[in-house]
Amino acid sequence: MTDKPSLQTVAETAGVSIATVSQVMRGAGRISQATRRKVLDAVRKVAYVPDARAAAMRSGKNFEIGLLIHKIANPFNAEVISGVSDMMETQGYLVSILDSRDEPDREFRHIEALIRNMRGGILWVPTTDVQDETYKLIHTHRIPVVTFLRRSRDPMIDHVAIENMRATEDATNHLADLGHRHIAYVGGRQQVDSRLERIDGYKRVMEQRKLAAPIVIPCEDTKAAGFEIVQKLRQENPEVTGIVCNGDMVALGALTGLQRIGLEPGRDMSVIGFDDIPDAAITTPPLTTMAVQPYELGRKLARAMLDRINTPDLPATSMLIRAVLVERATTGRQSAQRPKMKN
Amino acid sequence: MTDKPSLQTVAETAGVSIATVSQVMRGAGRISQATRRKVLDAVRKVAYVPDARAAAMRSGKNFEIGLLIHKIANPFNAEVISGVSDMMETQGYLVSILDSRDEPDREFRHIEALIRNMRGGILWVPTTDVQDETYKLIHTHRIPVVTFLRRSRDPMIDHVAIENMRATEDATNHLADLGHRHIAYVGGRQQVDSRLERIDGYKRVMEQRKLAAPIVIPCEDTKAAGFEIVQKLRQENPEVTGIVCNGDMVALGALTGLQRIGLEPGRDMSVIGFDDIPDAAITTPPLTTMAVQPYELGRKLARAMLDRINTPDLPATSMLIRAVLVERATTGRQSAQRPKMKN
DNA sequence: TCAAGATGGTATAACGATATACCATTTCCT
DNA sequence: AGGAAATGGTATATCGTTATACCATCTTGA
Repeated sequence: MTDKPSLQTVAETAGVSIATVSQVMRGAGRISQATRRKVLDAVRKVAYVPDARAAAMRSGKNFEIGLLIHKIANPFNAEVISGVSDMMETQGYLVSILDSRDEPDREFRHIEALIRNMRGGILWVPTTDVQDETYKLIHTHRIPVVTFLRRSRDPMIDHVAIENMRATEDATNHLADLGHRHIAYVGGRQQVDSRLERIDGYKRVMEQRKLAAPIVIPCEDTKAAGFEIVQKLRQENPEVTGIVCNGDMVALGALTGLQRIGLEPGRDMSVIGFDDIPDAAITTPPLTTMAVQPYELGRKLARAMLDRINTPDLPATSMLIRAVLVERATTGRQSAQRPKMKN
Repeated sequence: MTDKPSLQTVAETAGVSIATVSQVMRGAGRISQATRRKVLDAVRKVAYVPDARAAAMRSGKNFEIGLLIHKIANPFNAEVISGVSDMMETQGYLVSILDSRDEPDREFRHIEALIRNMRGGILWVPTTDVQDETYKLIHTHRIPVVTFLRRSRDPMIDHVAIENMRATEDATNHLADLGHRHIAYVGGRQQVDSRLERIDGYKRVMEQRKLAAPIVIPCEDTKAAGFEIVQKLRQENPEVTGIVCNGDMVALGALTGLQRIGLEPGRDMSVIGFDDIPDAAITTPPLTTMAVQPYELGRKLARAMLDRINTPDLPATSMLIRAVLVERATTGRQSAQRPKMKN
């Protein structure tokens, strides 16, 4: 019927000024109960919904943030996003999610779009090869940014990360406690720094507890890679009885690989994963893994963004999330006799 | 250092008027090459990025849309989203994705937020129980809406759908052609209408070809659910040799479930999925499924939204997407002897 | 009684763009 | 030569809010 209602419309039907309506909507200023009521009635009558854009423009305050991640379909990531959204929603924020698909130039375009469209902040998982222009954009526009999962090259940017080293220490200790001495580390792409941290944790325990010399084998983060690697490992290092994996996908592949050569995971060979993806609980046998609560990570991430928005001058901080051991069936006591091939 | 650059800033450093800068940015009006150059230099110098918000406010044109879906982590949905984003990006739009998690009141809050924040349109998968208020909101604000995958109660809303019934007819016929007579339908949440349509197709073939009485089992659309359901099904209906699934996730879970109880998918039990998610091709064995090219669906969806935005007075339309049978290894001829447990 | 303070409300200038109208010049055509 | 049209640019109102300043009245208190 009519035009989209604005403060103007409400003011006219309530018989007051625009300023009054604005004050009622915001609960600001001094307005009597009587007029407040009149205004509220008018608001309902014309079905008024404020234009957040105009408000943001004038007030400089902005209740929209963007979240740019490399893969929204990843179940772990989806949980993180849930945590972020829930927390931000309690503060009246709208979170819009974008997917970079790990492509640096899509990432650039998305960040630019978020800046053009005046987001109040950006939650960001950088690709492995961020373009310089992307950093320039962020820097010249002084937009609040918090990275997570992957660290950016810029040390001035807040970061929320998984406590990788501690997690692999716990994982390695768990295997050592079960009597394993020959433990290998498998998986991860070469130069991703989360992997480097994890390897540090593994090596540290191997040294501290005077176990065998570390064996580290990188590979893609897929089941197929885990499947192959574990068979090769078995041939080349038959003394190994425990494997710490860089991620659950590799671990799951390793399980299949072991079964293929007649070894029983948890009895003949202990395998421990990382992430605790939903699949980990329903494989045969179910996977022991280092679980990081992604939902909680998301909430803390949101908190970090809110802090950054509210006090922009704070020095850059880095927040750590603990991973906890979930013991299922793929780790077990090292048996006295050497595991041997079934035939 | 300085404030965020605006048209004002650029105009000053270029020594021209604000209007001129605006025209250069938009490629509108008549501006000489010389001044155009001056302006562009100034733009670069002060690192100017236009405020899309302000532009949208004044011009009434809006290059942001929202996409509200029940589960962003679902790989099929993620592909749809990719298609939408790519197509919209070519037209200069920013797509912000929200997840309703199939909760009607979260859905309401998200739609309200999208309206407050002045999205130019909403792509929407309705929950199974949309609140009346949600419709009222959409209706009074006349915001362009296109639903997909699930149909809304409002017949005036554009819709892009998969040709569900035809797809499950094809799927069921495929199994029947292979000699199966006892075929069950597994998966999907109770009252989702896409599922109802699919069940119609399944039942229709079961009747027409005088096969066994239909068996329909609903469940969540996850691997975990498929994993459990199939084992239960096996116990309660041991005569069943073929399963039509409501989605690939359930089918994949079913595959694992079958293997867990010693059955070989494609030999002892035929399973056919729906969606053709990327994982379907690389499982062991690879999944036979009804492929619906989600990326293409996304592109068509975006097209529909663009049409609606550009010509708002067109009557509501409904677009159908065909699903095609992709035969891989999880369906096979029904063997003479009854499948039996391995022990 | 009357200055000082509450109380309740309005007028108006921003925010950063776009669109319209308009004003000088220059070029063209006959 | 001189009016018409093209060229290149600017001034200004506007979008829907918020924030500031300000203006009436009405209470107080001494």
